[in-house]
Amino acid sequence: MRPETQQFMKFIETKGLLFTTERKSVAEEVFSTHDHLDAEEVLKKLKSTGSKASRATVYRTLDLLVESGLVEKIDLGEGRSAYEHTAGHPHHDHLVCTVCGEVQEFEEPLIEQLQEWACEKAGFRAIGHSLNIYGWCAKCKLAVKA
Amino acid sequence: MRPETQQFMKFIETKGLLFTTERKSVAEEVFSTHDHLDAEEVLKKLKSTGSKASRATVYRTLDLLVESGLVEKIDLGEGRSAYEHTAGHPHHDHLVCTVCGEVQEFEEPLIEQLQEWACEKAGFRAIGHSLNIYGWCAKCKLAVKA
DNA sequence: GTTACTGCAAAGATTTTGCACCTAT
DNA sequence: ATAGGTGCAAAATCTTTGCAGTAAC
Repeated sequence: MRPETQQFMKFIETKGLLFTTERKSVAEEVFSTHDHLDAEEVLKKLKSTGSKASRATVYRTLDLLVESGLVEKIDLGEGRSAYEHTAGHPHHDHLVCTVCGEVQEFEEPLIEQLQEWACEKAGFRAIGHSLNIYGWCAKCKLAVKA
Repeated sequence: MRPETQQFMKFIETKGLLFTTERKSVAEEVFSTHDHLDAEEVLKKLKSTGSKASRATVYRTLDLLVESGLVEKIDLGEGRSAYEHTAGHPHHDHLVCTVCGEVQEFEEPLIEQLQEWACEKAGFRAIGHSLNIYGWCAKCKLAVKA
């Protein structure tokens, strides 16, 4: 069991909930990669590894993972959303390729700082944010030129 | 007819399409306010003013308005999206209140600049972006304290 | 033996689409 | 006539939920 899954187990038990086989498999699947997975991808991967967790359980467990703070749900626009684990991952934003769908990350601490100032000016208390830049990734840019 | 609607008419005609009554009413409705409207709100407002434009036509016309560049579609996260007209409106980002749903705008040119740099570094060609900050607006913050 | 969890399928919410009918040139 | 537009209802997507059965303590 991955260390992150252990942390999730602790979270679940502290909440007085049960750490079931299904919850464990969903967690292990999410923690197994740094890719951005959507719920349907998690479900598909689980099926392929023999887990019988249902769609409903996947969605419910992903919510719990987000609640635990170990996983972040990112809104990719156009109704797409994805999950990624946060362990050892500083906050970052996303470059979303509108051609191939690939999601890259980028970091810019100054942007974060400027956002805080903007909130202060507006009397707004931020809880989270989402910054996506849509366009052509380096690979797709080349593909078109060729 | 509002000047923005006239511009839209020009766009439609230049494309060799027809400027129909329905397209006109949708445009007038969108240009009638600076609020952020979602498709369903536009439809409701149209019904209340006696227009018989259908849901399908509203969606199709909103797409055309976006294509014309006179209206921007903004993704508010959680599957919500809204439309706002861009005329005389510099680019801005959004503060989305997760309590009352209100959407405020803010502007921060330096953030735009930093985004451009991030794209350059990644070899990414940006087409658009979306920055939402989620949290409590000033009004809802007070309401809780009270 | 409770209490909580799961799977299933139905229900929601939002947006798109196929098709027959209608409407401007 | 003919191309394009519209309304309707069905379909498509993604996610949530009610409920009966199942499993963990």
